[in-house]
Amino acid sequence: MEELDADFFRRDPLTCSRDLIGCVFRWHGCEGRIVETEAYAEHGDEACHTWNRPSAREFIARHDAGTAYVYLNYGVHWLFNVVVKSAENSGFVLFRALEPISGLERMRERRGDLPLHSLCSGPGKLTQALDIDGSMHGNCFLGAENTGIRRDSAEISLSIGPRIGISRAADRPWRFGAAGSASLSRRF
DNA sequence: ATGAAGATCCGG
DNA sequence: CGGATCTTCATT
Repeated sequence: MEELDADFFRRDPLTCSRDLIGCVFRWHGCEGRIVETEAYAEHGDEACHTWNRPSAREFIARHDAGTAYVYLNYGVHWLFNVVVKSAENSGFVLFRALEPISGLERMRERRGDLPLHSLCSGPGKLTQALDIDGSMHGNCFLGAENTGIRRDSAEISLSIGPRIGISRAADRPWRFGAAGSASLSRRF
């Protein structure tokens, strides 16, 4: 199927987040279908890091669309985002959940001997399962030998709802998911 | 220097 | 429901 390139991420954060649902993310021998994402907008979004972090604005300015933005949350969990850049609005897509497809053994080595749908059903869980950490921050991972994202023909019906775990701008329906997937971080 | 808040997860 | 544990930023 079709491999995503940087142009895919040269659209607004909502469009990118929505269109990623159903795509397949591959990372060093592991693959998972993207079943949950959230959009964060550089401008006008109080929940986005750019709202109160100069370093986040700087990061967008200095990196191309499609670059990985990885940071540690609560001093515990790495969260994986992709930079989005467009004329309307730039920002990030947060990867919140995957449905594991291959590399399950490696995921279980890192996550423990868990059921399939518990391996990547949350933003911190999926980075642990794939062994993603801060060393990937700033990487262009699209279309590489061991990493990338491809479209897939699987039919997905979309769920949309408010973002999770934030206090500001919590009402915006900027969370996207594959309806009914057992690998969601939470039900819609 | 110091403190507070934060896009989470797990166990009790 | 609370604690773990660290980065970023603002304030002293």
